[in-house]
Formats: sequence, structure tokens, C-alpha cells
Amino acid sequence: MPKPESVGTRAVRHTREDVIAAALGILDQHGLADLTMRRLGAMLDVQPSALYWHFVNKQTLLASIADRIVERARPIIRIGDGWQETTHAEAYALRDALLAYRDGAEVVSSTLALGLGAGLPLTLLSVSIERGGFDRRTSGIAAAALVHFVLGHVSHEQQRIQADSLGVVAESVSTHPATSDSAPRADESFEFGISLLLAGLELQRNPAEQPATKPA
Amino acid sequence: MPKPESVGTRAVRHTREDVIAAALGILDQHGLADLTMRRLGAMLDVQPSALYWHFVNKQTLLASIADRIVERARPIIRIGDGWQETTHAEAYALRDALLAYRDGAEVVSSTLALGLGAGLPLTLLSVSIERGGFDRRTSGIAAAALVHFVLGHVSHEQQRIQADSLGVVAESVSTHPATSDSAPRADESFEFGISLLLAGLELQRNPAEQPATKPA
DNA sequence: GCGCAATCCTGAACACTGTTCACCTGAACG
DNA sequence: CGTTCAGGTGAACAGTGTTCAGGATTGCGC
Repeated sequence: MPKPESVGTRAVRHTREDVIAAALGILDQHGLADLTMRRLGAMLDVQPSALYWHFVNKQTLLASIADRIVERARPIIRIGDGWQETTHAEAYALRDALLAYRDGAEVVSSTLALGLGAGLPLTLLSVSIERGGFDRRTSGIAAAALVHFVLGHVSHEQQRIQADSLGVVAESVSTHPATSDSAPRADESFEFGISLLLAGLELQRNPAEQPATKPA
Repeated sequence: MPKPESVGTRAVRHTREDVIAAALGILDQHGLADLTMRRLGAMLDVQPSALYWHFVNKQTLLASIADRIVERARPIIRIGDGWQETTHAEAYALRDALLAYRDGAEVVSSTLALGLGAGLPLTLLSVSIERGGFDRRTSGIAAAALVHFVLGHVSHEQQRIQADSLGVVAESVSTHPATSDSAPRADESFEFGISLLLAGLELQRNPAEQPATKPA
């Protein structure tokens, strides 16, 4: 009998993984802003200070969360695929992983910006680009460009998701004037951005006769 | 003389513009993390609560700052330039504007993410892309892709600038393994990303005979 | 079994943060 | 003169991340 205390959930000790799991739960249900150490402690029936046994920082906690989010990006790759299909699939897998949790893009983005982790997608993308015959350096830069785009795009996408879930006031000013009329679907817009980068990459490897710069 | 102001710094009343200017000063000298309402008030010899006469929020203050940062992006455009050169110049002007203030990219990024302003670069880029003959929708999406890349890239760039300015510990782990060896210059990397997007865009307008997907 | 060392957590504080509110100032204007 | 209004005070509120000395509880070797 560790604790008489009736049959309620009491006095269970938690591991680092439990904390991450609980944090992911709060993140997904209430968003990053509500993911506070006190709330996390309350969810685990634990004093906030207890969390600092598992993580030295909130930042490192967030880094672990970001890693967890990003780990889930398992692209669907067919055996015959070329580097373009593979990279394409990888980018989509990353997007899906970010979309799987509320504010996922923001968490990963800030973690990556601070250089504390979440570097897996960069590596994966870089590797699959290398398969196209690009050198390591070029692949790395291109992968970074892809990651920047994906992160930025999904951030914006998730902001709109949340804005729409709340009372949708001021529909006319919901987006910026440049993109307001005939608003594009998010998927379409994502596909377009990825295809631009991949096409540019392909073209750089194979500099075919490109038309003049000012044709009209 | 509207401001006698005796000899000591006392009892000068400030306008909204003064607050923005002071905030920009703190931002540039101490970074976004140190840009707090109390510190801003102290710099203006004013109680923090006084700032809430000028701005309802800290967020709207930051939005104004972001607008100010982004307004400075005046590209150098020659009269004979085609849409590619113009867009290219516009992207570079945005980067320079972001780099002009410490944490500039982060400020603009978060403001843009919340949809509170800083939409000017989007509009500008969209317009110059439209000159290439693309429809409004396509131009908007492509402009967004460019902005996402620029913001992400400069964010990363500024993080490294700050990291380097502090004690440079752990050089070997400063970047992620995928891009660590033969680390690319930031300018070079930026140029590459922009060129990928522009080339992809050009190619989509002019779908020349593209080689097969798996040539090797 | 006993003891000891990890492991996990408590409780109370500390130094901050953004924000609100009733009230006060001082200049400008008619 | 009085009114108006841009601008500011000072104190408080509710919340944040973080620290730290000191319990508990567990598991392992003896």
C-alpha cells in the first residue's frame, strides 16, 4: 500500500516520457500559449518545480516536444521513386507531422531557430536531395530552403485554422490584400511552393535553354 | 520653442512615434527578449502603464515596429529590369531590412503570423511577380512562398549572428550535421534559395521539355 | 530483513512579466 | 475663466519561469 488515500489517481511517480506525453496533450488541446509549467504540473498532479527534475528548462522541454512531433514524419516512399518524388513525399510528411499537433509548426520553428533540436527533417531532406546527384553542400542549402518554406507555410496555415475555429469575425480582412481575392486552398498553395523549389532544383542540375529574362 | 525642457531630462511628453523609436532602439541594442514594457517605460522616463495610452497591447506595439522595419525595404530597381530582376531585388531589400535590426526577422515573422500587419512585402512581391504574366492568385502564392523562405532564412541567420557574438562555444555543434561540413555563407545560401524559387517560377510559365524524373 | 543511494517530489519563495484602473497633470483653446 | 484632451502616475492583479532546501519513495546490495 503505497498510499491509502482512496482509489483515486494519486502518488504515481512520473518519468521524463510521461511529462512529454502530458505536454503534448496540453499542446494539442489548448495550444502553445496554455502550455505552462504550472498547468503541466497540475495535469500530472505534481508541483511545477517537480518538472525541473526532468528538464533543466522549459526550452529543453519544448525541444523534446519538437523532436517528438518531427519524429512522426514518416514519408511514404515507393521503391521506384526518384529523388524528386522522395523529397516531395518527405516535405509532405513533415507538413503532416506539424499539422498533427496544434501549434506544431511554431514549436518546431522556435526550437529549430534556437538550434536546440528538431534537425531531423533537415537531415532527411538533405539526404534525399543528395540522391539527385547534388553535392552535400547544395543539398544542405536546398533542404534548409525547403524546411523554411514548410515551417512558414504550416505556421500560417495553423494560425488560420485556429482563427477560423474561433468566432470568424471580419472575413474580408482575414488575409492580406495581396492574397485575399480568390483565396487559395492551403494544400494547393503548399504543393505550389514545393513544386517551385523542386523544379528550380531540377533546372539547376540540368540548365536547359532558358528563355531570355525579359521576353514581354 | 515647444519644448523648454529646462536642463535636465524631465517631463517631456511623448507621442506614439517616440515610443516606436525608443522600442526600435531597445530592440536593436538588446534584442527582442529585453524589449519589455517596463524597460521601454524606463527609457522614456515614464511609467509602464503610460505606454498603454499609445498602444492597447504589446502586440500592436510590436506590429507597428514590424511595419516600421519592413517599410525600409526599398529595392534598387533599374528601369529596364524584368520581373525576375525586380522580384530578386525586392527579396534582397526585404532581407536587408530585416537584418537592419536585431531580431528583425523574428519580430516581423510573429507579427505576420498573427495577421496584425507587416503585409507590405507580400504585396510588393506579389505585384512584381504579376509583371511576369502570372495571374493574381499564382503571384500571391509565390510571393508567400518567397516571404516564408526569406523570413525563415534571416531568422536563422540572425540567430547565428547573435550566437557568434556571444562566447563561441562548441563550434562543431553550432549547426546541424546535415549542413555542418563546409558550412555555406549566408549570402550564398540566400541567393541559392531565391534563385530556386525564381527559376521554378520561370519554368512553370514556360514548361520546356523537362528531362525524366529518374535519369540516373 | 537493514541501509544506502538514486529518484522523484514538496512548498515556499524570488524576480519577473503584461495589463488594468482610478486618479492626476498640464498645456491649448475659445 | 473653464473645459477639453493628450499624456502620465502609482499601485495593484494575476500570471509567468525558476530556484532551493528539504522530504518521501523506490530499488539494490548485503
